[in-house]
Amino acid sequence: MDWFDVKEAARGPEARSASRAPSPPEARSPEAPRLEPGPLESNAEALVAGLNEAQRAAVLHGDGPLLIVAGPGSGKTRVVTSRIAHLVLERGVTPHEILALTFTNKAAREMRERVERALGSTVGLWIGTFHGIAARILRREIEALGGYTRDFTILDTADRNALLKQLIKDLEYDPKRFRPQVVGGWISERKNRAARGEEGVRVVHSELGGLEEDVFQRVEALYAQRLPALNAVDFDDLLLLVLRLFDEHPGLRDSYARRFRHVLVDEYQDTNRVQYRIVRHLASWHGNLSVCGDPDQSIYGWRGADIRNILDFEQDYPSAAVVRLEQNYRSTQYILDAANAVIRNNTARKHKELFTEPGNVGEKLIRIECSDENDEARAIVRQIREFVAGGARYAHCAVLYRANFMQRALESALRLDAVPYQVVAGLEFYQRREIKDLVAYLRLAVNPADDVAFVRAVNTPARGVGDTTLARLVAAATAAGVPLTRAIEDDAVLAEVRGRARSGLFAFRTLLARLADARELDAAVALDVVLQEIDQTRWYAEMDDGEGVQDRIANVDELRAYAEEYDDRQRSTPGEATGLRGFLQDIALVADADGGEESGDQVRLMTLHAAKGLEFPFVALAGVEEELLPHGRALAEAPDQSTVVEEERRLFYVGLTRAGARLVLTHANYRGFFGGGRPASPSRYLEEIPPELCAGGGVEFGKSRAVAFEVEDEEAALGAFEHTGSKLAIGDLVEHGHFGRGRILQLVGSGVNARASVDFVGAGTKQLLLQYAKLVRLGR
DNA sequence: GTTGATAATCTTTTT
DNA sequence: GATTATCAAC
Repeated sequence: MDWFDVKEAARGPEARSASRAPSPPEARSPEAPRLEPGPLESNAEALVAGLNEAQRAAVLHGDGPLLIVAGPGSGKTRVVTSRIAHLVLERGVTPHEILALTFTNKAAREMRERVERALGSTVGLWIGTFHGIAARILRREIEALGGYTRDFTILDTADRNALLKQLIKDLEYDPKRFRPQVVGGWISERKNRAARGEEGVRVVHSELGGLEEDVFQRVEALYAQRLPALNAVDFDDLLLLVLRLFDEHPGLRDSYARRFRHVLVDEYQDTNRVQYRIVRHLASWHGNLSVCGDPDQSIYGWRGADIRNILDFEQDYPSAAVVRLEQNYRSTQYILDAANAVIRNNTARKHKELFTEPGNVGEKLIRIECSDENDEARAIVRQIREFVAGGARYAHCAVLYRANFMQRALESALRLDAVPYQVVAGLEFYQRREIKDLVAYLRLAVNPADDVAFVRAVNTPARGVGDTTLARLVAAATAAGVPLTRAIEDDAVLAEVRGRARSGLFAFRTLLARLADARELDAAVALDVVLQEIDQTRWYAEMDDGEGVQDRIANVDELRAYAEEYDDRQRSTPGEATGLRGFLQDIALVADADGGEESGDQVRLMTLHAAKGLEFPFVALAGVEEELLPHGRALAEAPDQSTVVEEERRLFYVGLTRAGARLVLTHANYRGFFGGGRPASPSRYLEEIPPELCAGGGVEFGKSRAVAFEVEDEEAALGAFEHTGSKLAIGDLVEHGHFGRGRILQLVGSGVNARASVDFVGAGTKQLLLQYAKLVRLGR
């Protein structure tokens, strides 16, 4: 079977899609839709060239359990795609008998696109994220569990935290002390542990020293009781309820296990115990379970991912075929050497050594030391320009960072230099206020029990319903045991309210009644109803934060466009008309609305976590510093340091291996936050990269300024001592008679030449001769 | 009682 | 910097 030209695989997507493949053998199943094969995007034969005949057959179209352990850049997603195509075209498997599970929507989309290119269609195939597929299953079956209807709301993390905060207050605890986020994380972990059969295990959160466990448990109990009352599920429940469904209803379980003759799981190293058990159920009939993953890229331990799932696969499925794909088709040897050198320091792993084509040596890594985050951003922009000047496009470049707050400095430097960029899954679209407001109305239309949405919508735009009125409503609703939407239908309840609040509630009640008719409408039409019913002028006016409301209006338009697109997709997909409720459940699970769409020639900005599975010829890794990578908070919370140090190392490894040709690593000596900041030092992981792999054998400096960039210049610090009476260090907070307060970025020279560069609040960065500038040290 | 302005607070990663 | 708590003014 060689439908594909080996050499094409190496040439890039444009070249590949230009070719046409000869016809494959006729599909055997009578149910199989007639599929016109398109060119597979990449040559699966080439990717599995190192395998023997039996392994190759197992990977491409074999039955039974299969484990593919594949390093970064091995083309494993392409192999999985090829497998789907081979199953359909060669084994006569009908598309609707295949279930492919991924972790991110982006991965699912990519897989769908690739399969579409290979088969000409994805009709009938179930390709989606674990959570998306779980929502789909629950939409059909949740009523079997009792207490829920298919109109259930999916609470995202922000909603969950809002609810938890309310519950914490109801129990008369201080939400500042028991932060909803922390409590939520604790509950999440408990749920996950319960699925591992570890109910009795105490989860101790280091932030509180485990002293208030009973408080956590009380909130947890109340929360567990509230969710079904709201007809709502959180992200954990989505999976847990599917598991419960399969556990408690074997007949139903079997119907799914028989329906899917082949189950494929990508990024298996990131599965948690609940997902593990769901997959086991699904594979219980045919045992045709193919998983692929890379233990070295397991970066979701903090969210319950259990690396044992992949490490123990062969014990769980003793007849499993195991295939390793170690050749890397992405990166040059220097990059791979660096990645290998870093990951080698992890103990909890299976040995794996990446290799590339002989002769693909490439160029050395570029390591840049910068003074602060702005200097770092400028250095990265310079590197990008240089790379692009060499003939590459902006879209070939990515800037990766550990935490979202680092995005800002990078963005402003890119903007200043007019470099086009796109933030991938930054501030989530559906988290924006105007979107959440509109979605709250839609949620109420579908699920009147959704009190979280009610609270959000009732006074947006302002209807004169404040905290007191709301508290009264909640009390009445709780007493009657009904949702808030029912409580305001009761005239006796409204009789207690006077004035503006009263008329506001009446107006809201009428609005809800009209909205109730929208629940069976298409998403876009329902959205129009909401937009008609609310006082848009007022609503926009309230959100006007000086910048104008153009962005917000644009976002609303975008939501509407997305709703329309969803409706279109529904119409063209026979079988499951899900309408508005499907739309709402869908968007709760999608973080990046406009995301993914390769929108032109732009540099991509994203977190390291978001970068997994992607590749770019040019990658800049910002903030390779202690406290950031490994992250200080992760270390602080860890019951076991080495677990975190290793997981963060894997994160670094993921970052390194995204790069194809040029890899830039930067770190700053001072990292500013809002208002504050702190001195920073290079990451311990940076020292694990042999210096000879870096250009110039080591460090390059961020600024082209003539000033030397000694770190913590001892002499200069002494010089400063002479002039200020106290020893200064980089990062110190100082006061200047003229410029006010600032922070020391650099100390250079000694004696009368001792100079400091100080970043003043308001006045910017100044170079000062210490002899004259009478700096007063205020502290760090 | 509600609203709008000012002050405090917190910045890990995500389905 | 943006969200959220607090408080004076309607």
